[in-house]
Amino acid sequence: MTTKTLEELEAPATSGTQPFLPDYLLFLTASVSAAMSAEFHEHVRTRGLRVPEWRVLACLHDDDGQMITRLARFAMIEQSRLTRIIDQMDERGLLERRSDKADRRRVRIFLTRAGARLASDLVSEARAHEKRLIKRLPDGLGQDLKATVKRLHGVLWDGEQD
Amino acid sequence: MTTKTLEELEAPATSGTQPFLPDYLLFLTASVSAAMSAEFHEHVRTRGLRVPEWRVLACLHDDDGQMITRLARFAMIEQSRLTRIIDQMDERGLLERRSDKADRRRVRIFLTRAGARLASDLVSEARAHEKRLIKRLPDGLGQDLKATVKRLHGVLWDGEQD
DNA sequence: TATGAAAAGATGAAAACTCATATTTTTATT
DNA sequence: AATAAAAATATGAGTTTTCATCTTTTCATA
Repeated sequence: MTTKTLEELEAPATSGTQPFLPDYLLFLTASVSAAMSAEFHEHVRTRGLRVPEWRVLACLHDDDGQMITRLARFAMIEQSRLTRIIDQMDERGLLERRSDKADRRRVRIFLTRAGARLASDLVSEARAHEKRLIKRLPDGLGQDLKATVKRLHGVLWDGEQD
Repeated sequence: MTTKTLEELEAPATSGTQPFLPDYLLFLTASVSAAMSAEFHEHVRTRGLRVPEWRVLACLHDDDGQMITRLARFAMIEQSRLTRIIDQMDERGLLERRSDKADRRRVRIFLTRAGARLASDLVSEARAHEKRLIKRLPDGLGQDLKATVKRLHGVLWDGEQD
């Protein structure tokens, strides 16, 4: 630890111009995303899952039997990490691997009965939480945001395969 | 690796109801945030920084001399992790610690000259990138999103201290 | 003014993550 | 058909990240 103890009232080394972050789209979006998610992510941990595991369950809930690569893209998890997360969820009996007979490179992931139940529960809870969250926000802010990100998600995922 | 090779055309274990994720606010927001940021984050790595380090630089660019706790909240980095990231950035000569004379528990972080230069460069590049990004999107989608997340950021950060 | 609670940072140890690369299988080319 | 290139997944090893906890300092209050 090399902490200087100087006083040195220097000229405010800070941006003499306009602050950057309060007007920077990517920061605002990431920050809002994190802030909105914090509460439910906490709940997810309560349920004994980490966030990426919850994402995997949610993806499979919508579309069981996806291949790992696609799951990784959708759940925003790097492939080799997802492989290991799936190992663990497999050991826990939440899902299972089945190789794809049409293309034997592929491994398709299926929820077990227990995994499907947990996924359904959490999805219900997430829906309920979203309602509450939006209700807490002023005006139609929640709806506005949802409409906008829905359009954007469509746009940004165009040209994406499978 | 225990990959079953069964066929078993079971009933689609998948949600017989409506898909969840394409209508889930938190997922859509996180996904859009990640997709929009991917490109610039790649650039940041090109510049030899990891994303959290870039966030720290940007925060300090706007407000030099912040304490670690506040920096952590703003940059969305867990405190003990930030402590170590700051260790590294200190070693690299990008910033330095100075203890706060008024409250000696606090450590305030200041950009060095080199750090300030790098921060300024990246902020310029980020501004330019944002312009290009928004231009690429249909209509006023970018502006819409920005207006909305700006409001939300204000709302969600109310009651936040310092 | 003691004393206990709270706040700010730092740190050890375990778990998680990343990066590059290996393996297997499929696709495209000659 | 042989061969090279690409795609899907797995894995080793090194680095990060996390979680709980420790220390130091300040604050509240009896």
